[in-house]
Amino acid sequence: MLKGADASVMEQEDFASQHREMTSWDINDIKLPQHVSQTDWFQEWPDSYVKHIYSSEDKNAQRHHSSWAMRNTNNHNSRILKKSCLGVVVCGNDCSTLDGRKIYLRPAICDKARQKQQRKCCPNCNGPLRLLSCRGHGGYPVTNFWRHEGQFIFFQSKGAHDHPRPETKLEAEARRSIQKAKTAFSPTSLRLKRIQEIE
DNA sequence: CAATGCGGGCCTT
DNA sequence: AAGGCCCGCATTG
Ligand SMILES: [Zn+2]
Ligand SMILES: [Zn+2]
Repeated sequence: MLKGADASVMEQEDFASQHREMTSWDINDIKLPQHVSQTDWFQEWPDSYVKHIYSSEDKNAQRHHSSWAMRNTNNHNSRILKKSCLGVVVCGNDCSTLDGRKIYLRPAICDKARQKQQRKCCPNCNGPLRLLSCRGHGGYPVTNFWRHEGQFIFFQSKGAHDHPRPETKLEAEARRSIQKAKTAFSPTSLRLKRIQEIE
């Protein structure tokens, strides 16, 4: 009887300490959990104030990926990588596709590429594009933090995105190649090719 | 070409 | 000191 009760208490304490090990840490702690019983599967859309512990083998974690458009930002701490959200690119006239969906483009991560992007037109209605910035963290963009420690990669996010999800990296890449193919076969482009062949 | 990371430097609180 | 951010440069794919 007593033995059973003790075991139950022990199990609960194990649970509690396990839970503490998994969640009671902050990215800024001097020491992070060393004995993690289980790592998380990569989270593509981390939102709100969440923390994850990934395996150092996880390719997505290694590359500090996110389907949110996150850009590197200088926090003067080489141990902890900080990224902040760029929001989402929307159509300036709020058009919808034929199947009733809104345009939520992925902001280019590179500053220069983003400036170019904002001069382009809506792929659906040809209207102007607008960058909807993220204000999910006290009026500032949501931030993500990454830290490699031993065989783990610790992730922590601060803030809740106050905007729609952008296209994923893959969707954005696909859109670009389609656009590229379109221009390559456009009448003007074909005409230019002819001219170059003659020369 | 663009994604990603680094770090000097500047600004405001 | 801390946080946000701009910018140029390097690496990677
Ligand atoms: Zn549009
Ligand atoms: Zn955001």
